[in-house]
Amino acid sequence: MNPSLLDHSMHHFPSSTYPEDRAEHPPSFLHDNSSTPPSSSRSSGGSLISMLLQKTVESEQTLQESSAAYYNPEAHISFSALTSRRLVNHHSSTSSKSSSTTMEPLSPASQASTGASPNGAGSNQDWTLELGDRRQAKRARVENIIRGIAVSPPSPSVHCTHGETTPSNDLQSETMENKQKSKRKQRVPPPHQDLLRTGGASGKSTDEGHNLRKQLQTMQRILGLLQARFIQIYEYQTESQEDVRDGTFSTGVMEDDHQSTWNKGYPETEVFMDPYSEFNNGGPLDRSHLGWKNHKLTDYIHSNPDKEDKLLADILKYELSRAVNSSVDSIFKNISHTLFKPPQLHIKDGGMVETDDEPVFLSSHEPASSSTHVDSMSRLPPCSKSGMAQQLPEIQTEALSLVVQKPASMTRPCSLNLTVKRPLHFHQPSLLYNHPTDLQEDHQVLDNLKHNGFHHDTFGGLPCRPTTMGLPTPEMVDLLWDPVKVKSKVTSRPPRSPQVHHPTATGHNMLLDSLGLPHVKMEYGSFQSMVKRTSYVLNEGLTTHHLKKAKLMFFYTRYPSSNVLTAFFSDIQLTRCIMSQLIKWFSNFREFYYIQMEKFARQARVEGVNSVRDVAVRRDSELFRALNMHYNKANDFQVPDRFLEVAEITLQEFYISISLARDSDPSWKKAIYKVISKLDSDVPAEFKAPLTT
DNA sequence: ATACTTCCTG
DNA sequence: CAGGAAGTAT
Repeated sequence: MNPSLLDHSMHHFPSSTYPEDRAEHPPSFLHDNSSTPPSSSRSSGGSLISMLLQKTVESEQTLQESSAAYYNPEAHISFSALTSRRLVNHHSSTSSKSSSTTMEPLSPASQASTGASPNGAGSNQDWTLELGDRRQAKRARVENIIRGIAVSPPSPSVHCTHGETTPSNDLQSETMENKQKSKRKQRVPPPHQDLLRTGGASGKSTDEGHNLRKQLQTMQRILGLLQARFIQIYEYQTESQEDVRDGTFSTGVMEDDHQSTWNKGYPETEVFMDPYSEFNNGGPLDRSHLGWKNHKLTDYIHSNPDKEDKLLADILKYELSRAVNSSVDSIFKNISHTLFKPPQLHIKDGGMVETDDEPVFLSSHEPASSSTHVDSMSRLPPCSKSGMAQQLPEIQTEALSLVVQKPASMTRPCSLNLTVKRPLHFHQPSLLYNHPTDLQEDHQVLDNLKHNGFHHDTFGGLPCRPTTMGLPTPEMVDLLWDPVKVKSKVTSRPPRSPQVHHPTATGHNMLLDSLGLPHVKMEYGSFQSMVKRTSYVLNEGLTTHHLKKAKLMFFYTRYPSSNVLTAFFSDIQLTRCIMSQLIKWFSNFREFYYIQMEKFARQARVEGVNSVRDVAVRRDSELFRALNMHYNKANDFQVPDRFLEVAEITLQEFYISISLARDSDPSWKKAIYKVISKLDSDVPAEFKAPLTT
């Protein structure tokens, strides 16, 4: 041990003993603990298509066998038992950070599925019921189907009010679980949701979405129609046998209607715009209203009573798969043509790849004169921006402090801050499953359709919103199409941008980075306004802008006081929660900072650095690269020299402490923290510029 | 009691 | 990065 090390930091040798007797954790860099995320087992593998078909087949089976499938009490009990078990598992886990895997929701759709065939194989049931019993059973089945439909209203919102339900005893565990899910769901809305919901509303993409939505609504109608026909057939069969005996049954409808109905789409589906309410009453069916015209079918059924189920099943399968196929085709067509067009990259002469519109952050020492003009103008309230803003609605409406912007069209071939971009990183699997190059099974697309709009990072599935009748709800459809809208929105550029005279790059790609979106060529003002509308809100009003700003501020202050935070985040209402959030951010920044310091200090020792004088941090140091990558990912900010000094001091402190084996003391870092906390410097006033108007 | 911090986990 | 547990300081 080199005694000369001591005089550097002897004076802040820790005197306190940490009460907490934690076992010293090995340095985190020694073990790569990066990748053991519990693979969020999403909903039990059922794709939407298979759900649809399964539903169909089950309806079939339901008609054939068990009379109380949807409300089989045994099925409910087993479901409750299952959820109880899950709850126990969940609560027994100590750090109950609400693992989405243990709380995997059983949507009522899947519930119905499991309930419909609790034994898993209803197809081999015997068909040897007596005729009378069978008729009665059929009636009961139909009633149960109706009830099953009645409790699956199309609106998904009503299913989230678990708190108000009065759980029966055998459903208590289920209700408890639902409450938990609901509670967790109220938390932070994921940024993507807002993005997807409100992102881009250009007319073109709206049309695309509209078409697809229409198709899916059609599917919904078909299902309702087919359900209605099931009921019709059974009603007819049971009644006609009596009516025929009385001579009151009249068959008076044209034959070719059957053809037109079943082969040429579904013209009568308008009658069933709400296929559910039609049957919710459970009362006698209004046959004239239903416009039942399939007499050919009816005759066929009458003449071949044993084949009716098979025929109906075939019809159902055909219609459903046809509708699903067309929908899937449309999905692929639209998505592959819009969302996944390769981002526009420029291959530079030197082989460097650069996206357009690199943001440029000026160092605090440089006069950000070119940006002030824009900022001061864009900080004006929209209404005060007089004619120009009105004529150019896509003008930047949100100021980015320190960001100098420039329309994409004005990007010079060689920008000053040339940034070599990494290959595109896709952080949104739910958006990218659909990539045309890895076309997967159709059902995956629809799986994504199911998952897309929901908190896929929190719940990994449909938390409390059942898919009505196994079909996507209109909201889900919207959420799938919205990425397309975003894309078409960002590619549409106003013919002229007012900031053409600012010869620097724009700054939206960094936001795309943070959002994991592919880099698409985008007009700055368009994106800016989109940011506001889609609100990349991270938490409680804090946005990615704020996070970026906080990270840059970290280069100046590691321990910002509340006053500093208040002064520099004056553009948002600094509630207690937001302040805590900001403080938490800096805490996280510090955590990463100190981890890196310890890591590199130990590394220096391992590499044989003998004197603290040899411990230095320069801009070409690995340590600096790591830090810069973390706090200044786009490398568009000139890190102040002072930060290098502080980093060097920190590294030296760690080096000394480790060299003196102080790290055997559980609280050995406290002294270092104390030293570093005194090295804060003032944050430049430029950071006070509000991010938003 | 409250605010702030670190540590740990996901 | 967020959430939570737990410690510390006021």
